[in-house]
Amino acid sequence: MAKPLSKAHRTDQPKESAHPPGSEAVDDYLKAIFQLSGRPERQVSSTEIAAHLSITAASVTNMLQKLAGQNPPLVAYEKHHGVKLSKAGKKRALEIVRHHRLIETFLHEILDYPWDEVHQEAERLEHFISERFEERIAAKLGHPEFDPHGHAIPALDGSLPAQEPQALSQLRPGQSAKVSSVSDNDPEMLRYLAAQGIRPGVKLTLSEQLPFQGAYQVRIGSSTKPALLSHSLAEAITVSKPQQ
Amino acid sequence: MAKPLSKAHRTDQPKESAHPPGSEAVDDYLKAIFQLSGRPERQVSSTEIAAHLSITAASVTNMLQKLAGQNPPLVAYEKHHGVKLSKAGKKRALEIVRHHRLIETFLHEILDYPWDEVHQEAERLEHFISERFEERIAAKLGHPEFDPHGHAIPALDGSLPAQEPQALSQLRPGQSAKVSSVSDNDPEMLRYLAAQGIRPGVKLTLSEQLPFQGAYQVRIGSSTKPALLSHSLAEAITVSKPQQ
DNA sequence: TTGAAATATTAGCCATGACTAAATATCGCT
DNA sequence: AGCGATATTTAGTCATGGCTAATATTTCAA
Repeated sequence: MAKPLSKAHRTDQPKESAHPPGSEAVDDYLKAIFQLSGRPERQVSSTEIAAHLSITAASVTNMLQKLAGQNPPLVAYEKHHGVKLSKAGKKRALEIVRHHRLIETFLHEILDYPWDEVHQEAERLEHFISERFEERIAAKLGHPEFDPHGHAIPALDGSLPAQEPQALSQLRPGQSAKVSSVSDNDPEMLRYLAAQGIRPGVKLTLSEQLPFQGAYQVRIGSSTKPALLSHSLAEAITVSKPQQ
Repeated sequence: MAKPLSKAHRTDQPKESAHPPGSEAVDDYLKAIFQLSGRPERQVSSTEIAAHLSITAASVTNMLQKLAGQNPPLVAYEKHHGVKLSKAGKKRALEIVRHHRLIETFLHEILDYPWDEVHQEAERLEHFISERFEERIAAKLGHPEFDPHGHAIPALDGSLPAQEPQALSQLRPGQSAKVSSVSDNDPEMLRYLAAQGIRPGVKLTLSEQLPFQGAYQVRIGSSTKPALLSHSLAEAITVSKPQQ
């Protein structure tokens, strides 16, 4: 008994690749490129991607060539000059980001995960949930627009609410703003921010910026004692000025 | 910048396999062997495993040798005479089964999946959820003992409630019994059973077995009109005789 | 403008886990 | 006991997606 053992009887295509090319790794690259290209969109270098994914630049080049060779191509790749996502690549990247942020919200809201733990779990699960699962948790959560860190969840069609949040580090002393989002990939930082009472929606005022970009002193909500934030912390927080 | 890029800085072990040996495929083999060895436990042949996983027997042999060569070994493998799970292999298999059945229950109870769709999704997710996730859904569900199809969920320590369910096909005409479980891997069958009102917990009576193992006529609960079940259907249902 | 440093690509290797084809072992039956 | 059918294993191949080392390109500063 060593027959073909067809698993999804197709009417005998010319070739059938057992390992479909679009898998977990591909998703990770597309998401990385999406997140690194920023807004307005710019080319992303192999080295950046390598650093982001903790792999070597050689591996990245290798993969970028495959992604560019797909039909349709997932990236526009110019040797030595980085990549941009193609239409198809962006679509897929947004699906993954949607998955990620819905899962984070779900873990926090339904399964009571602390907000510093949701990222890691979502990072793994985002590749494996079905459309069905996505639809079910979105419904269960009432089709949320933001995840627990304040990041916008792409809609099914890939659209994102227009937002112009700026980094907290851009504020000038005396200015007030509302916390829009906090970076989600460092659990320790999230615990620290939570302890300071800094989370999306909270209003704060930059009372003073210490010299040499050393630290930012902010007053949170109506509390009395101010918090001190390092520069990298202030870069990891986005704020929007309340109507004005 | 083509440095080591250590991701989990270890104090420089002699060798470091980038692809850890224990992955998705390994889980699938262990689970397959567990499910095929039955009770009382018996050796499982490569061919059986191959058929169960829809791969070739050669691939199975290949993998069994790897599993047997692990430290600790995950299976006891005797060339040409099949395999049995080792202690460690059984432990892992039970973890996966626990994941699978908890996920099925979760999908059904919390996300309102119809019971014929939970298996497929659980089959994928079981490999990727963390211990944390497992613990959270178990808590959310109140530490259930059975999944939606009536299969026992192994406890954290791997223990299973002692049960002696027999196949419905073993009943003799006139006997009554309570449905204990139904096989979960065929969605169409599950839809059929649901339509007949057959699900775990339901009491039924075998009114007649038609000649040549053609079909089983059963009366469900207190309803009037009986259902007809093919032999394979009657094999896919387990029942327990109510106290006696 | 030129050459060293930084960045990126190529070439070649490895493990995983599939596959096919060929060889071999076991079993069932006369 | 022995033969053929069936089951199993071996040997060799392939795609994926990592890696290192060597090479090539781009950039930047003198």
